[in-house]
Amino acid sequence: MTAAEKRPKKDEIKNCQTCGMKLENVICSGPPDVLQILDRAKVESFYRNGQYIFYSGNQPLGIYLVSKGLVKLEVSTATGHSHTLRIIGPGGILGYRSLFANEPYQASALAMEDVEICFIPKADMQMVFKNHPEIVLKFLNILADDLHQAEKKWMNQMDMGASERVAEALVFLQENFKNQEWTRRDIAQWAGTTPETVMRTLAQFEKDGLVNQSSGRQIIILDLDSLKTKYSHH
Amino acid sequence: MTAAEKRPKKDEIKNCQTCGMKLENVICSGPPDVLQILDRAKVESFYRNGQYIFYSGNQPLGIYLVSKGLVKLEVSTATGHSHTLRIIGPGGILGYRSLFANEPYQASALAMEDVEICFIPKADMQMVFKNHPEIVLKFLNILADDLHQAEKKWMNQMDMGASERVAEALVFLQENFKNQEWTRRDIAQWAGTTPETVMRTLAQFEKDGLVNQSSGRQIIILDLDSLKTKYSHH
DNA sequence: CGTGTTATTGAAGTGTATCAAATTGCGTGG
DNA sequence: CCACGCAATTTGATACACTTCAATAACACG
Repeated sequence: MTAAEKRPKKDEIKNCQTCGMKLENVICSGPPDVLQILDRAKVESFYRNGQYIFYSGNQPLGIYLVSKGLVKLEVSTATGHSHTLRIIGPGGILGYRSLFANEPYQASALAMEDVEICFIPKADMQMVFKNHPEIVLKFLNILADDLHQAEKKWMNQMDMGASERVAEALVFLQENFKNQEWTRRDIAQWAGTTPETVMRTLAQFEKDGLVNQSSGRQIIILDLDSLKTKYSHH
Repeated sequence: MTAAEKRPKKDEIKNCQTCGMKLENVICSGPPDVLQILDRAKVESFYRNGQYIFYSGNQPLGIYLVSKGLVKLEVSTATGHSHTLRIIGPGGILGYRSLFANEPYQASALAMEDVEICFIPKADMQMVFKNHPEIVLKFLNILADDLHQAEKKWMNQMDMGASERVAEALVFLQENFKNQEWTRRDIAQWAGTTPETVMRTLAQFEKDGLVNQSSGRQIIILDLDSLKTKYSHH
């Protein structure tokens, strides 16, 4: 079974009018003339779990619109570890930061499951931006929020112990990406710690009745409020 | 000597055409019609060392253009510690993130020395944005870069020991804000550690001939390259 | 039904925060 | 200009949370 076999037949290829993502993000919910540009310009791609969409150091050639699956933005450090910067799900947009900063990618994009993506070349995006200032403003909004998230994450790093970061990771991942299974390593990379520490922390949480991990790898949150209390100080 | 006495007399008040910051940032180097808006809208303010320009939680009412002095964006954590997110010097812009994200400030802005600032109300900025899409794109650029810095900082936090972060802080602060004196606490807040650890690290650096701190509080970097090597792995 | 990946548990080492106390340097007011 | 007082610096001792390494067990996958 190759990736090609998974591609829809020609008459099934989505266009932006009928695409399920039509209302999911600022690009795909754009006015007709934008969708027209996208329809002509878009390149649909498919990635299997574990494949890379782009690598740190590559030149950005456009932006990616995720329509199915989860994509992890990760950086790998000198010590060989890798950490997760952001996770993008269906409806999410990928690769805009480097494009706007006008520099090579600073992170690699890794498919966490089978992923469907529309690629829009840089030149076409620039045309969209030219015709629609309100879309540019929306990106300003997105970046401002990303920056907030990043700074909050750094601050939490300073302030919280590992167990609190794990609690935050559990809640964040659960609230943003429902019905997903996460490995201890996934959680560790998001929380900025090691799988072992995640493990021991989860055992403690289970003892405290906050979570339940008896059913295989699935982690079931029993007491969301208490978990939140662990890290939301005021 | 009050702050008022330091204000220039009426005929000395800068206008955007003659202001020294005219070429220093995207706003102040804008086309004539932008400067016209700014000249009518701007409110000059003066802050002494230690005073706050705005506090975390406040609603953003516009943006600030720093024309003199250094401003520190800081967050204070539940444990009472505070950490430095960004430092803005002359020519820098302040308060745009929260404005674009359409939310209260997430950090406080603290004058690290006597500071001169132009405030531009939100409505006037919106007019500028409306007339000049290229300025909006420039802000996109700035935010994309800020985000990169923030993510890099988080990554380093994970990956590097305290001494490496101190080395990075020294180089960063020295390269971006020349001829500034920094307290051990300033460095600690930037590097995400404590004044004591900064202290001991500096002592080690001095023993290794990387810096010299014999002249009072001033820290003189002797071997910039070796400092950089400490944290710039490949 | 093997094989590699993930999970789990244990033991050991260490870097760094924390607390405390002495010293220095600096600005302010007399 | 000096002296005072406060803030920043410096050094030491202690504690501990977390990483690291290692080894076994459980699981998923072809």
